[in-house]
Amino acid sequence: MGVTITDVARVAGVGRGTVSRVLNERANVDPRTRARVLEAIATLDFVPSPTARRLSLRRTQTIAVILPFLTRPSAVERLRGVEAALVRGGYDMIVFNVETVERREAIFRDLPRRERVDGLIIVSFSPHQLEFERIGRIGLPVVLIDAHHRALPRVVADDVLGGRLASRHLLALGHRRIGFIGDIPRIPLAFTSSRLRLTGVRREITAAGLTLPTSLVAIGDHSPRRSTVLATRMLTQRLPPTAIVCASDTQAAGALEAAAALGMNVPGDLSVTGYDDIELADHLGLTTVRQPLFDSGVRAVERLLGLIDGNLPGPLREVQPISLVVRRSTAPRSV
Amino acid sequence: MGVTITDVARVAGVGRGTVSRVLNERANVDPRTRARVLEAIATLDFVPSPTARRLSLRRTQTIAVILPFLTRPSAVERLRGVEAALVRGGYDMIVFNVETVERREAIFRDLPRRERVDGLIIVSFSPHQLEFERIGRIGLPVVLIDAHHRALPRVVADDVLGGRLASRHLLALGHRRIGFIGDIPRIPLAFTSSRLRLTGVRREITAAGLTLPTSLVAIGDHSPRRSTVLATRMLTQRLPPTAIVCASDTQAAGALEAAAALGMNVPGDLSVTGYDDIELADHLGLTTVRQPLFDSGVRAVERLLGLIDGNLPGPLREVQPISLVVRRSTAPRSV
DNA sequence: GCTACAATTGGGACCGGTTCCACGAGAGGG
DNA sequence: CCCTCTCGTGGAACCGGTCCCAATTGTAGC
Repeated sequence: MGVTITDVARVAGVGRGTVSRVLNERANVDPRTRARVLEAIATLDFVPSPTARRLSLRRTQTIAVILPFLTRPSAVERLRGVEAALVRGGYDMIVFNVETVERREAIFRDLPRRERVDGLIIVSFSPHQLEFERIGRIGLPVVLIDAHHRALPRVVADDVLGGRLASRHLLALGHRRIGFIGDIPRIPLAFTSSRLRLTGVRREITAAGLTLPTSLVAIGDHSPRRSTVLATRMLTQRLPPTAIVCASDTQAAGALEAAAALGMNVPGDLSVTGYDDIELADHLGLTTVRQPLFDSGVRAVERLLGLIDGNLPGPLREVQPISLVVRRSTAPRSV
Repeated sequence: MGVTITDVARVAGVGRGTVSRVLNERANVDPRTRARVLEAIATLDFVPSPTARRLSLRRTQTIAVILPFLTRPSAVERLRGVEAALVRGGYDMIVFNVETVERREAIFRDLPRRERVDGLIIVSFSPHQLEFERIGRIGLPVVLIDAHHRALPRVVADDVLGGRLASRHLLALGHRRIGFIGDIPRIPLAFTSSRLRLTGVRREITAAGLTLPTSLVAIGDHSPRRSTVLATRMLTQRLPPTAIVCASDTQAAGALEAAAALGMNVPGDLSVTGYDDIELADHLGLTTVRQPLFDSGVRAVERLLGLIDGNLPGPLREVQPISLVVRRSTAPRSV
């Protein structure tokens, strides 16, 4: 333990600089010298200290991921993608889970000032002006996933389109009263995707010459439990919907639960769509809008590493493809 | 950017050592000197470089978490606990997600590039002898969660007891043919909890003077999808069970799905229990064995930080309490 | 055989902290 | 009044790498 580059240099009978050159695979090293150095490294079982390397290079080989609600399967799936891509790139990942406003503020207060990460990935919430400036001031490369900011590179899907796809499908099946259940954009953690999906639904319904009354729009938090409550309320009102578009698979699961508890048959009496296409959707046979979650993490990392290496950012907004996956939770409106 | 301790020293008109003493709140600093230094720090907006600090102190203020299958809700919940506790302790967390044997090997191979973490938390799989030796050789403090090793500190729950609790409950409800669905301990990633739960079930059933025939034990991977297949097979055989104990809530969800597809009523025709008490269990109304997932992460961190600070490890094996949560997926056997 | 130039190489300076040692000043005791 | 002893302090050495410059060696050209 504690074998340093100096030890290697001594054993190999060369200077420290030469060992460093061998380690970093620089040119201009005599093959025989290189061989001796490599042998010494092997003999001593030498591993370079990343910390010393960092100090010297002023690079940490680490990136930070900030994401809200590690509990959400969709967030976790994105994290998996980030992790997998970072491993390939030789970077470490440190994770910050944000569940409160205080924590969010604390992270942004501390993180940027320290040169402890080379880059930042923010998942599913949009930095506000202050945070943006703070990041900009220290010149920390950032990529957003599933979040928006005019001036920052980001990997997103077209949530408005997603809302349209889901409702178009239901309209095509003959549904005329379509409800929507989404999660509230808690102001301080402003998520936007749910709101955008609602916009898509509304546009599509309007385009079909119909309307989306407020009685058919319910907003709560992300939990299936809350969604069950909202769906139950919506389904027991005077003019209930024959189909419900949900802003996530998790919430769709809650809606299915509500329908079952009310003795309604899905898709006979009620059609339900989700969003994300997480494993649960497959399991529940949920018709849903698929977006590439894992891949969004991979792409974000690729772009971030590019930025770190000083490549041109390219188009700031990278839009990932989405598609409708039809399963057995939707059917033509029963007459 | 780039304000160093030397700048602070210059502005305050003191030596670098003195600044360091102020930063680390050492005694033996004249109050007036301290005030001047603090003022200089504020003026310059100085933040010490963690990297330099690490190199000097030979401490990284970072711990690594290795866990398999970030997709599993129970693993994620544990991770949340770890993250929350580390934040409180002022440590960073780097995450390694293991989904293949190659990755597992790679992680343990690279680990000796030590100095990059001060400690290690391994979740849900037990290090084999080679890994144990490797960790020991570099003197890296380790705590296991939901995993076993004679010589390593660990935070576990009594899985055998958990299996007993679930089956005892079902036996008390009059069930006599009880099945079990668990996930296979894939040899290279040997998870043990599922196997131990099966042991508990078997013991309890045996203690009741009954037997657990092999036709009522099904082992697959962790996915609900696979579990649905297994449950369907089990339920359509000649002598089907009237109750099924599952090794996780996820698998229980799969079993419920199978029952629904077969037109069976839960809990009328079939009782089902899960394990973990994740959010899904609440949502599905699943009777399950609750174990403190979040808290297991918190406790592991507390113990690990203690080890890092050189405290005595105390009893190696810390057992967390578990309890049966009865919901609506279990009922007395219908006659 | 001598010069010019390229290829290698050694080692000092540096990254930004912490620690330890030695030194000076002020206080207390004889 | 002088001698200790303590307290506060400056600064060198160190942590373990990288980088750059200068020196040395080797080689080709004339």
